[in-house]
Amino acid sequence: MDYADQPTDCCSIARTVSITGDRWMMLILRDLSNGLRRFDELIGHLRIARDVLTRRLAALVDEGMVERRPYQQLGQRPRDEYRLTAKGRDFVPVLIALMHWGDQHLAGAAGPPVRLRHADCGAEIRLELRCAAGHELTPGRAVEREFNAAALDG
Amino acid sequence: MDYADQPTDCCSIARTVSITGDRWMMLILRDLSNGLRRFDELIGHLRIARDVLTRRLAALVDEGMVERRPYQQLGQRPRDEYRLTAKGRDFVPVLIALMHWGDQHLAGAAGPPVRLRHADCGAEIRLELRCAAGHELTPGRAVEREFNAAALDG
DNA sequence: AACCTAAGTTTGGCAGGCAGACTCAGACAG
DNA sequence: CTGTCTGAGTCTGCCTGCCAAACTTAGGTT
Repeated sequence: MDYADQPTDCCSIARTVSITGDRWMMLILRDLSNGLRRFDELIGHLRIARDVLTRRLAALVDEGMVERRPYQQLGQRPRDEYRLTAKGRDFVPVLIALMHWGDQHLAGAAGPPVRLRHADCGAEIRLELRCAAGHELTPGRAVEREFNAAALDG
Repeated sequence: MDYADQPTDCCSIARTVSITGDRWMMLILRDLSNGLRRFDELIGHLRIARDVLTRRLAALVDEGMVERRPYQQLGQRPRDEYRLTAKGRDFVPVLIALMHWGDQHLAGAAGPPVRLRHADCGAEIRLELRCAAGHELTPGRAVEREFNAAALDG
């Protein structure tokens, strides 16, 4: 079966992108994964239009990547905050992959703006492409695609 | 330094997203990394509007992720085709990360539509988050951020 | 010379982004 | 209990960008 004959939108990349493939979605997920939780925190940090944030958060909640939960600050009425669910946290590797690419190709002479370290040992974190047998691979080379006909419809 | 005080758009994720963070960009890069090369192949597979594809390809060429190179088919005039550069191939881990997330969270009962295998040994390929000392980590936990003040301006 | 094809470019309508103004609900001050 | 403050939206009008379809271009074939 040839790649060109397959429908564009039944691959996992297309499906994922149809939910999160938006300039803002990635940044919202980044901010949530960095601990921001409240509507106005996100507004302030992202400089996103309020109605757009409303729609995006609703979509994320719909998807089950984010949950609204009530919280109450002293002397304030109860409000909702937004937190990543497990499904949302599973998205973090995508963000790390994006960050890696930016670090490699867009960082200036001063180096990358943020580095990730393993809290336990302090060593820098990277994303590795590895096969189940343990061989590390460089992207693009030595990768074979196997199509699952049963999952290709719709 | 607090995360909320940092400018949104000087992190590597934001920089990367400002180039590729578009529904189409990801799909175009996916298709190029799967071996499609010609304008009309992409049009046919992606069902993207022609003017939009023209703009996106121009942006990718501008960025140095894609290069145009002439080719000639028998009995046809010379044309250009589009190929990923090394910078573009380095983006593949992002696509794999997106695919993984889709496989985990959006695949139906039939399982993921495509599986990647290591051509040399046939074992399935995965993306691992690992620190330089070799510890594997689960996303979100045990990750520390270190900010590089010198690279944070602009 | 007429025609074909791949690769764009142009066009006009429609959806969605954007900033800023407005609304709403509860807490607190006077 | 009236007025004000704050966080979290909703509303409005403009403007950009997406989209499909029609048109253009350049070189090769008949």
